[in-house]
Amino acid sequence: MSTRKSVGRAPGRATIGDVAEAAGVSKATVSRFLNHRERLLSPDIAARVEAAVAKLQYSPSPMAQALSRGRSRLIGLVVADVSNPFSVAVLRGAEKACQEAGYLLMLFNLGNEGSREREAIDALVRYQVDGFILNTLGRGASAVDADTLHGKPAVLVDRRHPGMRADFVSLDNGEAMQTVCAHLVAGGFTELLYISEPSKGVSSRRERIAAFGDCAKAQGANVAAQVFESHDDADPQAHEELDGALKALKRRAGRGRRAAVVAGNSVVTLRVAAAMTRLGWQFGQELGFVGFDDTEWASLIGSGLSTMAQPTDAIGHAAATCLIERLRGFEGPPRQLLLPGQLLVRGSSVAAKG
Amino acid sequence: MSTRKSVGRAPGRATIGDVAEAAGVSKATVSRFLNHRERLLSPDIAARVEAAVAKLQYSPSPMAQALSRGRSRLIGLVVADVSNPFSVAVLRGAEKACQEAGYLLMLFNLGNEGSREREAIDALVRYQVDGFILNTLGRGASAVDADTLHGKPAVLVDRRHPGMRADFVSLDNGEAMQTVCAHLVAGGFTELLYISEPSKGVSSRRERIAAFGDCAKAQGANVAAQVFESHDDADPQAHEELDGALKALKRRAGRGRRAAVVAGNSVVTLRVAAAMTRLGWQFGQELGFVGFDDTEWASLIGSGLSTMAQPTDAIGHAAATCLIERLRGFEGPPRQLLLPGQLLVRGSSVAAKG
DNA sequence: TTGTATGCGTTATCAT
DNA sequence: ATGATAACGCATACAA
Repeated sequence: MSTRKSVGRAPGRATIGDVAEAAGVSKATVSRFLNHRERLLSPDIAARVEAAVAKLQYSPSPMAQALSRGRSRLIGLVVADVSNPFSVAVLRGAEKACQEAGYLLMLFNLGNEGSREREAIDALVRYQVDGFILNTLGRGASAVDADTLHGKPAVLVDRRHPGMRADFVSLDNGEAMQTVCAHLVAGGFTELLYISEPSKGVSSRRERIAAFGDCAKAQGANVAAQVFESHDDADPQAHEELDGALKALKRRAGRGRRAAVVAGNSVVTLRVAAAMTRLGWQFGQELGFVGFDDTEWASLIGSGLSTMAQPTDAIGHAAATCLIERLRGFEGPPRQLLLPGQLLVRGSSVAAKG
Repeated sequence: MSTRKSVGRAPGRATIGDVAEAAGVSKATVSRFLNHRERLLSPDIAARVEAAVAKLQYSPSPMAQALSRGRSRLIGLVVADVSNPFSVAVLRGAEKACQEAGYLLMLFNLGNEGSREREAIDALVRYQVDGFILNTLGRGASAVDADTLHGKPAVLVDRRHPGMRADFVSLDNGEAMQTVCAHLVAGGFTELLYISEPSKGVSSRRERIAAFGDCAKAQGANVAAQVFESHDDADPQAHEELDGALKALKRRAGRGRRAAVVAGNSVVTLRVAAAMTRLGWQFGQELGFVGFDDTEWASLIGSGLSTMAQPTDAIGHAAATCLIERLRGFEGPPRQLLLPGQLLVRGSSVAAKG
């Protein structure tokens, strides 16, 4: 019968007007039935509306709602690099929490081009996202300041943005590093090398480097700790330098002192593992090893790579939850959620020295 | 001065009305300047509008545009499992192509719950996405039929949906499998075992299994091929069964005949690698190995895992491009893009038999 | 070439 | 308790 009035545009989906017509009431009534269910509804009218909604399979258009209400139930997720397993894992947790709360995720990948950070935010702002989950560099000129966000709440994941008032969710880097170092030292590894990606400006990298230094210091004069910043494979000398650092580390071992490397994340772990292959060395033999970020393949390399597993799902979930709380009206000072990691001991940090 | 008229809602961003006012023209003129730049514009008015746009940093609200036009410049991406590296890799390529074309991605992860496929599509449809990129099971009751899509175009990635008229982008499974088998046979591996995830209904798995059979057959009676379907770790007997299959395979080797396993994707590769560790075997020794999907860690397992690398970036890019062409009005029958894989030979398929 | 008026699907403010 | 009606920000058919 009643073919849709609005012939021009969106085909198919029923509108609130259709429901109103079918129920013999006004659009306002339908809207109220949907939104303010609790008060103001006469039983029979409610029933009629409900029937019409069911019959027409009506569900409101979020776009129109967004336009009218000012909020979209959309969350912008911008990620420095989707290729990074950590980011994906977080993404996964966040997306789940969002789904549960009825939010949808708009994804923007920076592909490690930090310069596009503002571009990403702007695009997302245009789409009226209600808030942001940011896992970006957060450094340099392109770093997002509070007002690029146009007042929308944001939660930072893993990487702080200097001076931005926002919730922050991350691994408890200090505690985690302490666990790692204590484990290594307890295993007789006293010559330690921490290998990180270039730290410039990335808070989590800086924090781990600092924590590494503190831990070593706390262990007393007996342990010697150094830091090496490993570069991209784009850098032609990256391999040489890394191999060199590893060789130097091995030289420090001897007369009862064992040497181990601590990798700052799974990307570094990969590079170190490749270097070990180049050198023909085995983890747990020439050098001990513990790496941040657990991966599915960690147990398959040699006798297994010990890792400090980040609670990635929890981090993602917490981030989304944090943000959604804000969206629901929670006010209050920026919060910090530092989640504990879990040390997974495998062969690389226990095997006897060769 | 002129504080925004619309006090109630969205704070901050300038609207087309503001620009019109600032330029001393009507909203329609501004709209035309923005959309139909080519025709209908008097030089001085255009200049004034342009100035006003620049001054107010105006950029149109995609939500409002979507409401008015019926299209949103949004693309819905639904993925069976973001944890799957293949999916992420595709996602990455797709997101890039979308960004380049000015589209944004709305992400929905199924977390391997195929039952939520419709739910995902529905949510996305509500948000007026212009089209879909689907990398889902595409099987069973929840499988998406053409009209769940409400007429929106879709492109299927890696997995076909039976009976759905849609573009399809995937690895050329037949060719790839042929390459793999030929390589193995050339290396003297004549006892072949193909290990797949449970094939039920997933087209890519079925295709590869079929292709494997065909290849073996084409090689003549000299090569013996079998297929094993490996189950989730959720299945308590999964390990035993897999280990058993591997042992049986090894038994087939001997008197000059070498045995090799072909893994259907990186998930299977992981399982097989774990099994090898359990059995204390080495790839390239007891058994040869080639796995579909290249991973960053493939070169680090033992003497390196040979892999059939999928052109994931290209697949994602092609999928998005395909879809965007449709959105730009391209009509025509469903297309099929079968992209070639690349065999990466490492130790697992060349080392001498132990 | 430009302006006016209307519609897109909702919500919300006012009456009633 | 319910119904007109005006936003929301934009595009467009129609007038001028």
